[in-house]
Amino acid sequence: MAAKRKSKGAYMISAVAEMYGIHPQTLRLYEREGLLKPSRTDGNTRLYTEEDIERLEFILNLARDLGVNIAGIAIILQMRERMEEMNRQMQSFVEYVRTEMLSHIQQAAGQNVSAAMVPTRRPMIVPREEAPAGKPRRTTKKA
Amino acid sequence: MAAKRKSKGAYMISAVAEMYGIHPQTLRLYEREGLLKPSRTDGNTRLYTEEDIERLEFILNLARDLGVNIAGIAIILQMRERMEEMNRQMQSFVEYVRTEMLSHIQQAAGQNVSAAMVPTRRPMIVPREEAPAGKPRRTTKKA
DNA sequence: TTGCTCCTCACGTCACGTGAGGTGGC
DNA sequence: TTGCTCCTCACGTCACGTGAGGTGGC
Repeated sequence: MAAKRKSKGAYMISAVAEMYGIHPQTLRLYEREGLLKPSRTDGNTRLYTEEDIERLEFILNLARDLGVNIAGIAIILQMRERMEEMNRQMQSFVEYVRTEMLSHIQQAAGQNVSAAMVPTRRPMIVPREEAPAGKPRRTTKKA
Repeated sequence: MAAKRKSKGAYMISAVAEMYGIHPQTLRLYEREGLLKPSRTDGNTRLYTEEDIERLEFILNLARDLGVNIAGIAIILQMRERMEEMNRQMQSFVEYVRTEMLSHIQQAAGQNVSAAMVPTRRPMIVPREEAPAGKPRRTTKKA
């Protein structure tokens, strides 16, 4: 029996392929095209971490369910990262306002401004992990 | 001579096709696939406004230069709109902080808090209209 | 009439996914 | 040895873009 799983949460290519019903060559293709970057063992065998697999699920959703080609997936992955970065900045700015600004106001006023000052119509954006809906294009025959 | 341009900034299909070196059928294809929604004359002729054309340029950049397929373009257009919406919310929140919060602080303190209160590491995100870089895939032969 | 428009149908090309074939290390 | 891994090359299928062919209105 060959080791399909290496240490905690690192899978070899055939295990990942089997888990998602895809051809190992497809995983190699996605790597060659820059969508995935699994680490390697000393013997040059690919190791897919949980993070790689989460990324793969996102890719497969786009490729199989939504019919997006590789060029599109690459761009969508970049945009996703940019949106996540925007959200982080947003969060940090809101946090800054909540702590720094409010404390200044409270110090200046000397008493309870508190909750009434926090904007009620929350401008926060909660990240949606899933890609937006679209017309399904291609369904891999392999069940 | 047939009217290729109708009133201010509305173009008929052949004019748009010629402007961008694409086949009129391609424009009809993009419409059928939901990427473009030009208005129509009473006689059912498509009319492309400046807004449609700006959108077309974005689409062509993705399709021709970056090799994204139609399914991918549809999703990228949706993500672009979501990012623009996020930016608007960000802007409005920042504006809210600048006006409401600072005035509260100034009122409470009674004097100059002013510019020193505005966060220096700007958390603002400036919208980038262009799609992120990617490997060019397909170049239409037609010069 | 001319030159556009509309539409549908069909074809060539290319990307994507898969398979085969041969290698090497645990 | 077995069963995996690595790699490259090749093929089938399908989406995309284009073209043809026929219609109708300014």
